[in-house]
Formats: sequence, C-alpha cells, structure tokens
Amino acid sequence: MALPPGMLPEIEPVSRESTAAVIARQLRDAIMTGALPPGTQLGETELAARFQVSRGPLREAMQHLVSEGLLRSERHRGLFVIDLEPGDVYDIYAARSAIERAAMLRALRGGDRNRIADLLEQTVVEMATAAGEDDPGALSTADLRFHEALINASGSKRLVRMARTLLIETRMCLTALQSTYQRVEERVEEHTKLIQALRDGDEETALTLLEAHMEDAVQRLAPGTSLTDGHAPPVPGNA
Amino acid sequence: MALPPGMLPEIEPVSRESTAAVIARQLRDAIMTGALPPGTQLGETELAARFQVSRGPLREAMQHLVSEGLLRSERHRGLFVIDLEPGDVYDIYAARSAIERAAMLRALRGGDRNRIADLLEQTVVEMATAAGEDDPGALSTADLRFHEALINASGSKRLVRMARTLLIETRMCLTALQSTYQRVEERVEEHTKLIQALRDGDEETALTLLEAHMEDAVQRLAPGTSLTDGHAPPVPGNA
DNA sequence: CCCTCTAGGATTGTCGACAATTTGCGTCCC
DNA sequence: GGGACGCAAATTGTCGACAATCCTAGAGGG
Repeated sequence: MALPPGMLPEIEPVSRESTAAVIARQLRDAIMTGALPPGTQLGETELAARFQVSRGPLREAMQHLVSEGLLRSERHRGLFVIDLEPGDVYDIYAARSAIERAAMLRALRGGDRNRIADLLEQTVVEMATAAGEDDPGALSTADLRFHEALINASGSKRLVRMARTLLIETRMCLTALQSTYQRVEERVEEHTKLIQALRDGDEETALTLLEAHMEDAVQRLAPGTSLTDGHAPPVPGNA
Repeated sequence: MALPPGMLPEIEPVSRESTAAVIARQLRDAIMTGALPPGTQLGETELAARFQVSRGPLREAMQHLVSEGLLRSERHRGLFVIDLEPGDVYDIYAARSAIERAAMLRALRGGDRNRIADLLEQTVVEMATAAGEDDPGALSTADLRFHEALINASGSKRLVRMARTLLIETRMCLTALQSTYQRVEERVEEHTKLIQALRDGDEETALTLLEAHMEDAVQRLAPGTSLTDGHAPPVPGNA
C-alpha cells in the first residue's frame, strides 16, 4: 500500500510458475525445435533425474503435453513424441485456417486495426532480421510469432488457447521440413501484404490472402493435397 | 487368429481406460449438467475419498480438466469450476462459429454429404423426441450431439479436439440459462434447414444458416452482444 | 473501535516406495 | 529349425506420508 507506484516494477512471487509448468514449457520447446525428434520415447525416471524433480510433477507436465496433443501416451508402454504424417499437416493447416480466419475477422471488426497492424509489423521486422542473418530457426520462430500475435489481437481467450497447440505443431512441421522453404523475400512479402489489408480494413483481401497463405504452406509441406478442394488427406488416421 | 470373426465382438482389455480418464469424464459430466455449479471448490482430499482412489490419479484428472479450461487452478488455493460471464458466452460462440464453419465446409466439400446428413438427422430425431417428452436436459444434449456429429463428420482430428471443450462449455451455458429457450419447434427447424442445405451442397445457405444459428444463440444467452459486429464483449477478461 | 500481528487449521505441492502390467529374451517341446 | 511357453527386467500406475504455502480467526496494542 505504502509502496510508491512505479518502483519495484516486477517483484512477482519468487516462483510464480508451478514446477510442472516449467518442465512442460522446456519439453515443449525441445519438441518444437526438434531437439526431441518425433517418435522419441520419454522415460519418466530418466527425465525426472534430468530435471532433478520427483516423478509426480514430471508426470503432470507430461500429461499436460499429452492433452495438448504433443505427446502420445500408450498405457504401460511409455510416452512418445508424436510424429506428424502428411495427413496431419493437412489437418493442422485446415484447423489453423479456421482459427486465424476468425481471429482476422475479429481484428478487422474489433477496432484498433492500426495498433494491431503495428504489433504485427514488429514481428515482420524480426522475420526480416532473421532472414538477413540466414537463421532459418529464428525465421520460423518470427513467422509463428506473427500468427500468434494475430490471434492474441483477436482478444479471444479460446481462440488463443486452441491456437497454442496448432502453432507448436506448425513449428514441428517447419523444423522437420526445413528444406522446402520458399524464397524468404516472398515469405516476408506475404505477411506484409496481410498487414496492409488489415490496416485498410479490406476484409475480402485480408481473408483471401490468409487463405492463400495457408494453402501455400500446405502445398509446400504436403504436396498434392489442398485445403480448398474436398479431397481427403492422404493419410486419414482421423477419428 | 483362430477366432472366427464375428464372434466375441468386443473383448477389449478389461480396463482400457485409465483411472484418471474415468474420473475426468465423470467430473466433466457433473460440470456439464450443472451437478457441480460454477464456482464450486473441488477439494482433492474430499474427491479422492469419494472416488476411492489416491490423490495421484485424481490430480491428473484435475489437471486435465484445467488444461481443457473447465477448471481454474489457483496455486495453493484450490481448484474451482469456472464460472461463465457474458463475455465468455460471446467468446464460446465466436470460437464455435469458427470451428463449425470449417467443419461444415469440409463436410460440404468432402463428399458423402448424404451419409453425413443422415447421421445428423438421427440427432434431430433425438431432439424431437426429447422435445415431445418435455425434457430440456435431453433436448440440450441432443442439440449438442448434432454439432458434435457435424464436427466429427469433418474428419479433422484437431477440429474435434478443439470443439470438445467448447461443446462442454456450451452445455454449461444452456444449463445455466435454461429459462431463455426459444420455441422448441424453431430450434428443431433450424437444424433441419441446416441439414437440407448440406444435402443440397448449397454452401452459401449452409454457412449463412450456421452463422445465424450461432448469432441467435448469443442473442438469447447474452443479449446486447453480437458475433458479427466488432463490439467488444461486455466483460473482457481476455488475454 | 480499528488495525496489526500471530497462531492454527486446511489445502496443495512434493517425494519415495510398492504394485500392476507389458515387452523381450531364453528355454523347452514338437 | 520353428513355434509356443514362461520368466525376468523395465516401465508405468498407484499409494501414503511429509513439507510448503495460504486463508482465517483470535488476541493484543494503538
């Protein structure tokens, strides 16, 4: 109460994050960046030793990742990093298309278009920087941050929550198929045009560009399939 | 191998479901139907005693529900059933609109429209039956099953996964605000028209009807807000 | 009378050990 | 030599107890 505002800016409790959350985040990053390749088995005992914690918190972290869809659990067998098949690539981008379309619509109609556009432009700068340094990992990260920012800008708790896993899976795709990149200028250009359409409030163009952006990615990552036509993905495996 | 096919139709392992999953499902149902009203605190010790299990599996179930967004966890305080504010109603239906639009598109373009329409019609029959018996709970359940079936028909793992929580939250809304129901005939009619548009392959009509369906629900559950215009939800609380 | 500090109770967070189940390999029989 | 059986190792699933943390109620002082 007596503390003058402005001083001691950030003195959150020493451990504001639960142990399981910390572990989950670390594993998420490791999976996302490819440090833990798809199909890897994660032994509880081994990981518990590595993280210097008991199996309790570690189990919670694992279960969290399972429910997020990053790990697949086989009863009494173990936990494995999911491996993405071509059908999953299709599925991921179809779902992302749905989510980001909605987010874009809310950004377009929700006001503050310019503020949102500024935020997005920041991530494009990051992309350009990463491109200049020829750092594919940072480029992908910045790319994802663009889309994350777009979805955050929608202001929808649930869109944000649903997109989190999708973006991680997208990162896995990009990591796994780094070779199939398009020209970096083109990649930056697409996002820039998207921002411009948003700034102009041009719904038609923005949505079309977004759809094309997704379609392009699918074509690049899983050639032969398409989001727009109704052809079933090559590897069904769906429920 | 020597077993003649057709006999012993379903002899899956005695316990094919993990303990935590069973508990999670029971709690989910309880929350969905309103047996556990929003805001209720769930004590681990108490629940562990009720379910006759240790706190370990129970904790896992709880954490699962937390990550699904049905429970909110306050560190060192306890777990509480989320309470839905008007802003959440808006958010839920905005997200559902995005998901179901995508599902409808895939159902429209993915072929087998008639088979899908037949499946959906089945749930409408359930709705009519529940309406005839004047059972609001069963009516809501059938309503949700319609939308669940639509999303399942999309064949997208991720759309299904993302929709699960949304449908549960929808059920919570319907349970909490049973008084604001529209005429049951109208409610059945809306779904029937949706099926017809799907059967005809009329994308324009199907998507428009779906959007209107969502808009109607929002108007009924959270008067004064709208999905289509960009007005911020009355209670932000978003990240 | 109100504010502050302290002690108590209760709840979650964490840990180590035991039990159940599955998989792989070695052995035995055909 | 091939196949089935059984044992053993490793892994997950479960449990009870201890430690850390937080709210609440009460006493004490201003």
